[in-house]
Parts: sequence; structure tokens; C-alpha cells
Amino acid sequence: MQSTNHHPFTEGLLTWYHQHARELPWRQTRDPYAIWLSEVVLQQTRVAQGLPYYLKLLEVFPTIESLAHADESVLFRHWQGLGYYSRARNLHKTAKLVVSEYQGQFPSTYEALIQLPGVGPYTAAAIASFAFGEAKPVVDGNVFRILARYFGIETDILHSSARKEFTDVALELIPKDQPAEFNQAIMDFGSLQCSPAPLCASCPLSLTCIAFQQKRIQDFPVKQKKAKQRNRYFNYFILEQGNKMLVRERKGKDIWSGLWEFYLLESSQEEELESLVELDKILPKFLHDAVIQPLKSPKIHLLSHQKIHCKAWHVQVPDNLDISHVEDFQWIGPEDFEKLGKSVLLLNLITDNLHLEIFNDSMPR
DNA sequence: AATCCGGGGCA
DNA sequence: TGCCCAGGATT
Repeated sequence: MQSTNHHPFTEGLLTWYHQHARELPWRQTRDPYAIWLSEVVLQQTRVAQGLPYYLKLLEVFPTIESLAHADESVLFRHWQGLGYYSRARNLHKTAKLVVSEYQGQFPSTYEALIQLPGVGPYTAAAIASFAFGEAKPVVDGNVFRILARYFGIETDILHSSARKEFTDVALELIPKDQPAEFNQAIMDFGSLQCSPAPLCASCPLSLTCIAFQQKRIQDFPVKQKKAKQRNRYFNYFILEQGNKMLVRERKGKDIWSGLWEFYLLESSQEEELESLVELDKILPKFLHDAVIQPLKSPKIHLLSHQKIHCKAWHVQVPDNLDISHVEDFQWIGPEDFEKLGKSVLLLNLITDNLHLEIFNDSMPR
């Protein structure tokens, strides 16, 4: 029972699995059709969400022939709400292909399986191991996470080379005589124990886990932060009156907190201000009589996580117009403003418009 | 190598 | 809100 030539990871994993295995319907069979169906349903889908779909689909399409001969619209109706609908189209394609080209018998090797529409490295390994006992390790989100933590692998799991590297590691761990057991085990382990928020306190592998040893659980798996690249639309107005301009210090948790800037109106929606005509809709009423001229400005300012679309205008406020109290803003002379911290975007905006008298050739640096 | 495809659970 | 889920196809 206890093969002592297993890697300690594998030994601990299988022992854990014997006590914690989930009872899932697709584990009660070795029918490649049912297994394939379950794996496609579960692609990027939680077990709890996919389970009822799997049961219903297997009830409506009990055999691959019934699926192959079904109207695709019927399949889509049953896939409704599950998402990633190309899965359903590829499912139907593969069903017809297996019936017509393989006499209804699923191909039995990883290399043949991965040729099927909608069957990639993960699904091919899953079918090959679960239905045919081939020693191919499944490498899904769970496996990336578990191996990265246990072995302290620093490779970015989103990098193109990551799959091969993790597959190679898993290949050294998977027992050739029970690959299905190992693959089922590692996914249950990822779901129940080494989950995104792991239960290290009760984990039988924690003492040999690099991430746990180094107290760096939060560091693994390494995954490049998704550059949100939120689009924002900044409309700056250089309000000038009596050789002073209206500025404020940015505060709070937004970008550039602590830096200073001109009067800013941010278009909240994805509506850029295209013309002066639209300005009237957004500008405070007290500015309707001011002389407004468009300025040259950086069109786009890129941050790591934001893409700022910028437009700017110069506003000559008449001397007799009192706009002394605009919330958060204050009037300041160019000499004083020069001493305050500003974003690169604002510096570029200034540099682009040094011809303005208010800057008086005194602004840069 | 980068993007797109989705709905849902959870901190 | 952002992250993640039994990933794969497309460009």
C-alpha cells in the first residue's frame, strides 16, 4: 500500500486524499464520454456550479451518439447560464467527429485526445489518466498554486513557459501506476486544503512546504498583476486671474495624492469632451462667460494600471468675476506653484504650454 | 505572446 | 471591487 519510493509530496498527498476525497459523480465511471463531458463542463467552472449542468446534460445526452445527433440549439439551451459558450459548440463538434471518424469510440491517448476541438492540455491529460490510466499530469489552476507553494516556484504562472515547467515538476511526482488517483487527489487538495486561502494549520504537507516554511504563503503562486488599465478622462482647466491660477492638492487614495494640479473635471463615463460645445454642459456656470481656449496637452498618459486620456483648456477669468471660493481649490502665483510637487502628466502639460503668459517662462524646473 | 470568452462565489 | 474557478481558441 505505502510505496516508499514516492516523493514525500506524493506520499502525503495520497494519504490526505484517502481521508478527504470528494464524492463526485464523474468519478463513478471510466466511460471516456462521461469523463470528457464533465471535464469540459468544469473548464474554468467551479464544481458546485457545473455539477447540475453535468447531471442534466448526461441525462439528456446519455451517449455520445445522442449528443452527436442532437440539434445544436438543444445543446445550447442546456448550456445556457454556464458561460464560455464556445465550449458547447466544440463539444458538439467533437461528438460528431468521434462518432463519424472514430466509430463512436473516444481516442485513448493524450496525443490523440488533444487534437479534439475544445480539448487542450488539461482536458486531454484528465481524460487520458481517468479513463485510460495514462500517466499524464493534469495542470490546472490548482496544480499551479499547489506546486508553486510547496516547491517555492517563483515563475510567473501567466508566463508562456510556466505550463511546461509545472508539467515537468508534476511529471516527476505522479505515480506511473496510479496517475488517476494522483490527479484526482491534487485537485481535491487544491480545492479543499491548498485553496487560494489555504488551511495551512491543518495541512499535512505544511512542514515540507517552502511557502509555509518561509512564511510566504501570500507570495505564491507568482502571478503578474492584471494591469487593470482603467480608462479615465481628465479635463484640465488652467484658470487664470490676475497672474494667479486655481490649483489644489490631490488627496485621498486616488493617484497622485499629495501632488498639485490645476482645476480638474473628470468625465466619469467613457465620454470624452470632444468640443468646446460640450464644455458648456460640464463647466460650472460661473465660467460660462470666461474666455476659453483649447490647449496642447499630452493625449494619453499611461500608468501601470490606468490609461488617462487628457485634454486641457486655458480659461481667462475676467477680473470682475469673483470665484474666490471653489471647494478644495485655491489661487496661487506661478512662482509658488512651481515649488509644489506635480505629476509627470501635469509637468508635460505645462511644458507643452510655456507660451502662456501666466507661466512667464518661470515654470519649468 | 496577447486577447477573448462568462457567470458566480467569496474576501 | 478584484480575484479565481477541474482552460482553450484565436489572432
